Amino acid sequence: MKEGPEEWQARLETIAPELIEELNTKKEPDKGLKPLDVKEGESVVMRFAPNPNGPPTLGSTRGIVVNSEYVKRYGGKFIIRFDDTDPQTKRPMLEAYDWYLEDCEWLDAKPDEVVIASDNMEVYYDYARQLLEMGHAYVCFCEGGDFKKFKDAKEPCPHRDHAPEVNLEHWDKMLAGEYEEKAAVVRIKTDIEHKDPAMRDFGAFRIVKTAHPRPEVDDKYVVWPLLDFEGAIEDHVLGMTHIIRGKDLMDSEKRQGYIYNYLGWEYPKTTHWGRVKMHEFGKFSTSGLRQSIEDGEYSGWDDPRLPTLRALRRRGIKPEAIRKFMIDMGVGETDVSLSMDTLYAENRKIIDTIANRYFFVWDPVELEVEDAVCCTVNPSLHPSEDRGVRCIDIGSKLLVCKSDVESAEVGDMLRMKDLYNIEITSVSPLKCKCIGDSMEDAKSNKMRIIHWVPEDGIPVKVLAPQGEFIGIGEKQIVDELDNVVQFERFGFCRIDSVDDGVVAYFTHK
RNA sequence: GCUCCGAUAGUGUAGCACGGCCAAUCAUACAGGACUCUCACUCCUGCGACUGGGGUUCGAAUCCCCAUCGGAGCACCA
Repeated sequence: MKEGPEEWQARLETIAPELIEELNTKKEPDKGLKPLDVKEGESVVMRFAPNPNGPPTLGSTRGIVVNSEYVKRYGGKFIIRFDDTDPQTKRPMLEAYDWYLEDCEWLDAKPDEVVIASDNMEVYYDYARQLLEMGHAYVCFCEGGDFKKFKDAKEPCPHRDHAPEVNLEHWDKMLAGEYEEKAAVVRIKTDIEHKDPAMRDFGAFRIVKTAHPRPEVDDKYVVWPLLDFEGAIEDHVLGMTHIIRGKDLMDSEKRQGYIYNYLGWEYPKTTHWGRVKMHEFGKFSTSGLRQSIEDGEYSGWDDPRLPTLRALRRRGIKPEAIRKFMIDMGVGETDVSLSMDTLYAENRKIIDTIANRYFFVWDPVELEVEDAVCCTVNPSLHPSEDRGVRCIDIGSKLLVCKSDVESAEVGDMLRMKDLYNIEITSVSPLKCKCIGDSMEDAKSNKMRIIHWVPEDGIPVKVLAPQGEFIGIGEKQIVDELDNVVQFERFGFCRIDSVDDGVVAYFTHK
């Protein structure tokens, strides 16, 4: 005989009435970051580990924000560690070390500790020696392709069974620079028959004879650790409790697990997130960007078209907006592809109340006002916040946006915002007459409200991701250097310089 | 080729560990409307999703299997 929910409920009432209430309580949905698996009283240690081979971008930001946010919530230590152990292929950029630190601070994620992997080479060498002594690692002389064949066939390569003493001898020769690049590599023994080929005897050190860009390191070392080794050692030495990183490094945990087992260490708790892509920015690689900048395609790493933090900062995006954006996204393993609009919406909420309003006329055209009276108007700096007024002197000519008047006909009436109403008297040349300043008239005649600027305004250039806008703005804009303002009917901008005319970076609509 | 992940509205996201509270959350986008001397802000309203197929069960977004699609690893990159 089949039972339905009603029977169940009835039966529950007789067996355990105290559970009925629980059955009907609504669960509250969580927002943002999930709680971390933290032991009672444990303080967390987390890190963000970039390779400083370019400036931080929106992609790197997830690592900065999420890790630092967890540390803020649980108390503990946030470490930035520069994984700069590749002087060749992903060669670090000297300036980028500082850029990361600057941007972290800007994002309110100042690290408690800064670690540079290339400072700790001796530590890696020590553990390498230990593993070689224990017989858990070996120096392999196979050519890349040959090793792959062995590996794919689940067969050990001829060097795998060398005695520790032999391996140590080879290791010392490696360190002494006696082998050429690619001639020898240190591998960690895992399980050569592991069903996942990615797990079989992975590389830990290789020879690179290119000098490191950091002057304090330079050509001091020719044997460099690979990420899985360097990261494994550092994470333990630094006492990491939790690791959150991209899912491209998912296999790292399994590989590094061998090292941790051999050394008797406990692996930190790990979480992964998927790839983040922004709709507006296609695929971009740090090296590709670098090339484009050198070619002059972009003005620099803070070109408004780029997704670097420096560019977003210059455009007036607030760090709080970026933090919220990243935190609300959570840490799913799905690859996400999201739109800048979401970030802009977050930012707009913050800047709308703080940005003063000004007129900026793009594609300006002259509009002569017949019988104009010279006067001064004082529009508010902000529509709802009480922050005082602007001061604009008017003569007989105004400048307005071409798009606002190009289809105008004689007899059309327009409201000049905060000024007066006009009626077009001539189209070519464009002339009008003032027909009073009554707002009621403007409303009853359903006049379009447009903005304007006096003819002696200041030249303004707006640099936006979609291109440049040239026009004229109110003189008073020069008081707003470094502030985010709103050019009415145009969008928000950060005033970048006021030296020779105004240069503004477009924030968003 | 082998291996490992993942899949909820246009875009993100909550719910999945422990199956009924889900006629599925929130945000953003979009559409309509209100307000407004900005195309901004604010406020209402609407829109819109459990990848597909089997199975288990009284009951499946949730558990199991298969398929499809997407991502990743098997580097002397990080």
